[in-house]
Amino acid sequence: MPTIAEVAAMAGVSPATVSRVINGRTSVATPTRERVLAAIEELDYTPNRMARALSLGKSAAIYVVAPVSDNPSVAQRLHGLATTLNQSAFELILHDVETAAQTARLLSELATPDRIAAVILISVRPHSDQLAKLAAAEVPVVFVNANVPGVDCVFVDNLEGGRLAARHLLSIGHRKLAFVGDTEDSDLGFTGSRDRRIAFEETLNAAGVRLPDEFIQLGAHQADDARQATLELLDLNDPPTAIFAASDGQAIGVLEAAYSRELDVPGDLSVIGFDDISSAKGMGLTTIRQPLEESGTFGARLALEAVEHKTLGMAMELPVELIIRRSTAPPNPERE
Amino acid sequence: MPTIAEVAAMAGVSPATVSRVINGRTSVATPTRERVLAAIEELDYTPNRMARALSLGKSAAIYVVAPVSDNPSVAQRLHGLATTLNQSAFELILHDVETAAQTARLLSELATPDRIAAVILISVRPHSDQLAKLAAAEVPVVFVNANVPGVDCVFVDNLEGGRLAARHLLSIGHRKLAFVGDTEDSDLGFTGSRDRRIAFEETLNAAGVRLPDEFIQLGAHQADDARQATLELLDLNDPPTAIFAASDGQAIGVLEAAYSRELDVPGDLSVIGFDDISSAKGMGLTTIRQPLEESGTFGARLALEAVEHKTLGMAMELPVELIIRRSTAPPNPERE
DNA sequence: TTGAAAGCGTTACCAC
DNA sequence: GTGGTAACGCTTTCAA
Repeated sequence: MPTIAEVAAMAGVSPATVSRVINGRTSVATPTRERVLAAIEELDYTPNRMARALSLGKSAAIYVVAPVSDNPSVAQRLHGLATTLNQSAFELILHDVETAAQTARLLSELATPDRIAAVILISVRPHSDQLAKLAAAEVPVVFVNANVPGVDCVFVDNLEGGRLAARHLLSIGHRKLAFVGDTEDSDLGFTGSRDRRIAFEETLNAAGVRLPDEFIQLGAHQADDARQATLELLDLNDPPTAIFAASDGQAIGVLEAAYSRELDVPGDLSVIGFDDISSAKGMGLTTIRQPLEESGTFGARLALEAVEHKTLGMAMELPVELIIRRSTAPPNPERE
Repeated sequence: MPTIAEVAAMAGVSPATVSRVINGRTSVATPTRERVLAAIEELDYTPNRMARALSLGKSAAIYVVAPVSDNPSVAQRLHGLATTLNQSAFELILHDVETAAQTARLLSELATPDRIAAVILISVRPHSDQLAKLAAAEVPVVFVNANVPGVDCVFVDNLEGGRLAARHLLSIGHRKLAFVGDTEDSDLGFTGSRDRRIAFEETLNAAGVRLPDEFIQLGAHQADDARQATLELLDLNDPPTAIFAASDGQAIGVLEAAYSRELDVPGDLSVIGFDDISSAKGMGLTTIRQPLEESGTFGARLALEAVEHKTLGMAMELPVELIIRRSTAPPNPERE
């Protein structure tokens, strides 16, 4: 692999000059520049990023922390992120996390700008003391799918999403509604599930409908726990006629459970999810859509902005929208 | 951020000695080692990876190339990969590709061991001249979901998968079967779809069933094109009673199309997919399962092996399995 | 067992 | 405009 010195030798200039034409910082005489460019072309030279980072004291890598498997929606966000970052001069270093503790350990290790330009957290919200460490190191942090005041983030109004779900179900006549979501400690600090439930419940209450404790089922692992939770709901003496799942990943588990009990959806049970992951269409799942891929795109842009222009604290709210498909319908009179 | 020099100063030794204790290469006297360790602890020192890579002439980053959005299955493979790599000393640099041309350009740029330790390609199969370049640079390459002779790879027997699908459909009585898959040029060089179709067709033929040309629909974009393709199939004078989709992502499109025509699945149309992505359960999709997450795990292990022990050319075949759910059933007599 | 010093490929400061 | 050179943080001979 050719180095800057070889290019310099070939062009008959000093390495410093080659560096200048590469980075276009100071002015270089046109004929000189052309000779250098020719040499670069000839040798098929590409600057070594490590050496560059070392010399500059700045990395050109953006660290992305995400629970990749946790939820299909994360992959879509990641796609938006990766597509944008791949077009930039920055590399995307991916770290897949499963627990909040993992995230904590991880963040404390990489909190230095000479190793990493920025960190983007997808659907993860670490405790504020870890954030403080990153802030102290002046590493820009951006959250995708979390609203943290004073920090760059892109998020949706989960409360509004919860309301939309409640109103839809209420409007088609349901009065026995249940919620299946994340446990507070399983969710990597991510508060979306909780917010959705709160707004859901408030909207029900405002309509004079109660959300009894036994109709609130929280679990850690998306589809699997949701299936289990749903089975418990269905086994109640007076089971719900509709279920709001905090994510489409969980809605998948709800559907599985319903089908395993040979229930018809939406005949016997209406199901509404949250996210509108790509497979939601094929499942015919009614859901609250949020722009998934875009959230990644914007997250990447915010990070790039922050790295290049030191702009910080931008908050970006994306819209939520009710998408009605085949999994919700008025309740079966027999089951009311 | 502390450097090796500061640790050395604190421990009252030379940087060389600190380096030795970090890397455990040469012997260091126990008391010395302990002083160094204490200093490292005290200063909360972590070696700078860039500097290390530069000095060593070897990178500790593994490049992963994958069409993240293309297919939900890719995300699951990526998860296995990331989990394994994150536990190793290697960083995972993610590059999301959408076209074969992108992949080609990319690969030619990173073909040097001082910048990247290995490259793992998920569901992508570049032309052999690009591989040659990587091979020449002695960068280990591993394929996940592609079978390339002489190169590390983990794959499944797509032919067997195609056979399983055909036999299942045949065994429950279908005689009018269609195939929805990838176009040859859209598929990033990935030959899975083609292989599945070939074996599917051969198995049908062996049973005396023809797969007419108009029953073979190929498209580029997973669910969207598959939906369109299915609509065309359904509009035929004598439409198929069962569809084999080359991937679950495409099966989602097939289901959508069927529902949009108000057809009952499996009453009016049986659908079988390939992959068993996590949402397949919720969709009740009959499918040919392949170990997705494991493919990533093994891919990562092969890469690590190759980097550390120079072992090359390992081929790893994972099993396929028919998973019967609710989307397939004997054909409706009226439609036969 | 340990230290001094050169070198990895780049950038940036200071002269010319 | 351009070249020389120190510096970035680490590893690794070569001596001691």
